[in-house]
Amino acid sequence: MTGPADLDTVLGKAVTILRAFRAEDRAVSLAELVRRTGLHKATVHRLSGDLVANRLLERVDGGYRLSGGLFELGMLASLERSLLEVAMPFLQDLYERTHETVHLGVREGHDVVYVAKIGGHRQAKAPSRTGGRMPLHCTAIGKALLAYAGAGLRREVLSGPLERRTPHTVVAPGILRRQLQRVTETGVAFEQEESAVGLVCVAAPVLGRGDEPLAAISVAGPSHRFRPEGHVTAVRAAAAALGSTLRRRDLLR
Amino acid sequence: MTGPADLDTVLGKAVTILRAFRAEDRAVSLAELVRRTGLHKATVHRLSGDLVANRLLERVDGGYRLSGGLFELGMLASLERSLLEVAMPFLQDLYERTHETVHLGVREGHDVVYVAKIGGHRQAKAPSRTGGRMPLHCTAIGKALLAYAGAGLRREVLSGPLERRTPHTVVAPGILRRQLQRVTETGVAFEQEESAVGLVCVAAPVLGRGDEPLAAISVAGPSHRFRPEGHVTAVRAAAAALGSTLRRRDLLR
DNA sequence: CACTTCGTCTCGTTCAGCGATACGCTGCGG
DNA sequence: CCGCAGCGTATCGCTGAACGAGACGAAGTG
Repeated sequence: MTGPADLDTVLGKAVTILRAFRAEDRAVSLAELVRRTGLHKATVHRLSGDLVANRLLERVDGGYRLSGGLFELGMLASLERSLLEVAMPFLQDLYERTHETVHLGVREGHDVVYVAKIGGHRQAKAPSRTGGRMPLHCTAIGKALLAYAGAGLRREVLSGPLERRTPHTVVAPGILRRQLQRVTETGVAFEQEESAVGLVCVAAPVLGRGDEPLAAISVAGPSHRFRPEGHVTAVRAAAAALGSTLRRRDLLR
Repeated sequence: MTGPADLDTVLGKAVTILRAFRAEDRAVSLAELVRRTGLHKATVHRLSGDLVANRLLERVDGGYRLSGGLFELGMLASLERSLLEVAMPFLQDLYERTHETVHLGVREGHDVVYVAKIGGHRQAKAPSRTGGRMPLHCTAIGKALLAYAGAGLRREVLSGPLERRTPHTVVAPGILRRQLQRVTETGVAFEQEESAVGLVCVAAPVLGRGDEPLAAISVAGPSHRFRPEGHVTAVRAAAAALGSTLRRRDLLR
């Protein structure tokens, strides 16, 4: 549920066009953009031209695609960037200890946004992407963030509809609440194929000075061989170390 | 030298405002944005409001900062994303073998744009940033890209002014040309404190099907202890492995 | 207190953006 | 071979969104 941009302004329409792109597509045709955005054909045509001129979009054979200029801009976003810079060494350590897919995520609304994802050749094929979103309630990172967040947010999420992603997604508020309770007791959150079939995960929150966790770190692997319990200590240690570093450097939300 | 956006359109001005942000600043005030962009105060004020409404900008105490929404958009940029996804395991391997800062970069104009930078706790403090730019002629990655690029580009760069970044930057076209020649013979490029004092580096090109290299990989470290010659084999192997994977999957420019 | 700097807001003008419409091209089915 | 549909592109008046000069209060500074 990404907020609806203001369609009465040029800027809003431009952003709408940009957001119409999805991770899976290489190039999107004009007609397809018209379909996805609901904007007038002539408008999309003209604005796309402007976006190309401003290096946010590129022309390719099949239509348009988001350009490297946008990538450059995005990597300037301050919070994500500073978090990533500080966190990277800790994520590397964690990867070396586990050799499984390591995630760093922050909360945005009722979603987790992945700020980093690192993995090796034998990594589980997870739906997560750096810069991608997943609902809080069905991921280990999300649960870690939720468990340590304010009661208000927790109530919001628990009372809202809990989208089912797989047969294992926890959609019963009561069960989820108990799981979250357990997270605060143990300091780690688990996910058992709740966001994607075949994927299990363990996460720990990165706590700052404020009430809300700054981020969360997770280790994920394929369910057929990966035992998340085995990595509890490593994840917790990584998150704690990152947290104390962030607190020392005073990088608050 | 980032291309000048069209200032006669709303979109151009908006992008100009976004590009006015630099990596080092947490928050930028309205007045500062006015100074940097040269736009009218009222215009910046209004457009900033629109940008906030569209989640590309955030209000913070000290003014504005680029928001997480922009980060999300940027990570959708197709070329960078697909390259990153395929490359990550190889970069991880390289990091584990060297435990030094590993870069992945692509060419854009006469610059290299870093698509990834991974490093541990003892990493050299380099000016490079994921999403950041450096001139081709003063970095190992840049030289690797340049040496294997078309003769036209090489001539362009060699004939243009070679910006001096440190006392060690190679600014003589003749010397640089000979270095590039050597790169094609050995398959690796070196940098000896040419982009930043205290930083040395070795890089290898990632070759695709086409004429131009798709990217380049480098390992960097602090000059006082890091011997780039010791990592020639590792870098070359990583770049070759990534190249053949990309060729197999047919991810062209 | 005088002066500057900053953020915000107003307002009349005007031109950039709007969308209906048209056109040429391509591919496809009849 | 023709007809049609879908696509990208171009045209063109109309209109309201964006423009920038300027006013204003708040806060800081000497």
